[in-house]
Amino acid sequence: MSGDRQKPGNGAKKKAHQVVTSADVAREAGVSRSTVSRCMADDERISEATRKRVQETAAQLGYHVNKIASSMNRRKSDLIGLVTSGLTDPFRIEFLDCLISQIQQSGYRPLVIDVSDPDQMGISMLNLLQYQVAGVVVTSGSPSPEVGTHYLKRNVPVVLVNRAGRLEGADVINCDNVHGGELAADMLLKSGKKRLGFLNVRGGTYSGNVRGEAFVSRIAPRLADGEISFTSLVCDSADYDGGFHAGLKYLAGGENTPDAIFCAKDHIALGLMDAARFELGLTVPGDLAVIGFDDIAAARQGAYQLTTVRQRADQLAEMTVERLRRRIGGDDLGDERLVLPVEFIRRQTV
Amino acid sequence: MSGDRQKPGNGAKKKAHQVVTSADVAREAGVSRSTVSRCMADDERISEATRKRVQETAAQLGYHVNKIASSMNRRKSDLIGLVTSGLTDPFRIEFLDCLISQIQQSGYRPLVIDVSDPDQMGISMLNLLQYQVAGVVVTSGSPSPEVGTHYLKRNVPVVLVNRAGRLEGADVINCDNVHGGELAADMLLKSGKKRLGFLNVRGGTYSGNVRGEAFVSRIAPRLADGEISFTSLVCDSADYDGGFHAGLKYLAGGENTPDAIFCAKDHIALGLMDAARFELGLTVPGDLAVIGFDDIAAARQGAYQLTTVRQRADQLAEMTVERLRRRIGGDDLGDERLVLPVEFIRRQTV
DNA sequence: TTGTATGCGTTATCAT
DNA sequence: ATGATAACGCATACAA
Repeated sequence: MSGDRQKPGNGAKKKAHQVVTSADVAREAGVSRSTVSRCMADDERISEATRKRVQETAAQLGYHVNKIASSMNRRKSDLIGLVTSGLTDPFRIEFLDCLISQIQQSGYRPLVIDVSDPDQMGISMLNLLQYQVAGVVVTSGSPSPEVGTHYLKRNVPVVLVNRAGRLEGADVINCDNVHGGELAADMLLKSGKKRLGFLNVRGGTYSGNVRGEAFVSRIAPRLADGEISFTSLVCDSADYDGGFHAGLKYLAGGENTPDAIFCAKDHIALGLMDAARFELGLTVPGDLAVIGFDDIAAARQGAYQLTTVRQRADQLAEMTVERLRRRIGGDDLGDERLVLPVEFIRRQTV
Repeated sequence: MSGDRQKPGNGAKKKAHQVVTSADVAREAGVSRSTVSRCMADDERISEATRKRVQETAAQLGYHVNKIASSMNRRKSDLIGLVTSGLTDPFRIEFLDCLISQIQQSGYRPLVIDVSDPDQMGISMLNLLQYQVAGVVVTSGSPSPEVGTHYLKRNVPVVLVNRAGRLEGADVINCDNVHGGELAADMLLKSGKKRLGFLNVRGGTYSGNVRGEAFVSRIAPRLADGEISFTSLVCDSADYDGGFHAGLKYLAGGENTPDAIFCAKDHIALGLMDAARFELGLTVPGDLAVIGFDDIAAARQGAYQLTTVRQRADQLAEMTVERLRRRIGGDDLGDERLVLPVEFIRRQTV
């Protein structure tokens, strides 16, 4: 009845196996393993009756396809590597949240790799390859170009999100940092503030630098007129504490104290605001106007009501997964740079 | 020279393979695949010279062990399933952050499963089994008992974190919710506030309920004396917005308006505070004392300076991974309930 | 210390 | 529409 030939010579030998395999289902349902495989994959060309019977048998026996064995055979898993560095940056968390559910909904599984040490990034991406990942999303660090060849060789698509990215064969998705910087500039110019500043982490990040440069370019004419002044401000970390300490340092008073600061990202802006209000007794936007970037959840909260440039984490995730899926599906897309629109959100800090 | 027998009859046939396998390394280094396997695994009983030579050859050829094939052989992967629901709860994010790096440092990889629909949890945990995970950490939802048997049958250890959990064979780790609730109660009793409240999400969560019950038990004597009053308050979501709207609802004024509220978690407390201060013009702690639970990063920020009960995400993660590793290693631990100590952090909201 | 032989559970190919 | 068979790449028991 069972068509599969047993291993030669083991006749009735039958170990008390712990785990149910397709062979068990096949035997029980009176079909071949091939048929079981097809039924579990909802293959078109299987008869309705057989499929139903096999699937019922499978359920009864508690059979689940072994993805590892499946991946081995297909030389590709349904894992998607997610390269990130810690879960501390609010916007990245929101993005990852969207990304994870999108990936799941597409039938894939996220395999997270934390690269707190950027230098480690190359190794980590190579590690990912060990798992036969179907694709990789990089949300932190910049992979060395040589890593790219390893991925290209295996046709493993890579998407870089919000970074410079110079990886051949990979998609690079950014929000419109330039336009965002310009929007912030326009707002502050219109506000009547005179001593403008741009606050970013020391050394800068790719996104932050682009935003800052666009901001400066936009205010350049008025700067030349001498109508306003501009200062470049730096903090030691790209987070709340960084912004907080920068606030203490730059807002302590004096002639050139800025009265309007564009922050590279919301999280920094929140720290800055708190230092200004709670430590230095300044009013916002009275004494100090603040503009952020990202529109993270906290920016909307009553305590902050931060005016900011919104980039949509959900759209970013959607585009990421869409590109990935198309490439996994075999679409031969060239290297592309995709830009997502941003939106100015005026609240109460300017 | 090469000891491995080739497939019969394929002689010199050699396809232009894309991917480097142990056979390639073996051929190049003049050893067997077994030796390559042993060298890559740093097997003790391989000669120093051979290992060095093989590893160099491997590096040269760009060979990396195929974890999928390896997992297939060992019938166990080095993946650890992380069951969570979204990345919106700040404390859970901090916990996951610690957990992910701990898992990585232990040589495992986190496979994230998002179960936004709690009913889906059983299916998702079963899915995890398809990947031959070495272990599972559940940070959200409560798995149905029947799922447990599937895991037990395969000797896949499960750790439940901060939940009720009634899964046979699994570890359950909680912070000391009872003591935390008592600490909050003691503080509020000492503060001289008279109209106490406990704010939790409608329906409650396991942790929240325990905290609230401990809180009430502790204030019970004084309640009996009639010295103070107590109200149970509910919000619609266990987050900032939930706390915010609860604030608008319960603090609008009137005879019985609470003057001290213990919140089931920090995130709720933040929303409550903002509603009180920015929407209702109340002072904290003057008009309203607030105590949270968790000590998330935002609680330390200048805007809040929340008095709270701290549970340490890093310790929680450490213990989780340690238990998991021991069970994976074969230690036959019974069902255990582990409790992590909490600490009262007095800041400025009471 | 190293090599040989085998099987892990699945799917793709070819056959019927 | 379904069955037989051959890989997939590795690790391990057993030999030597």
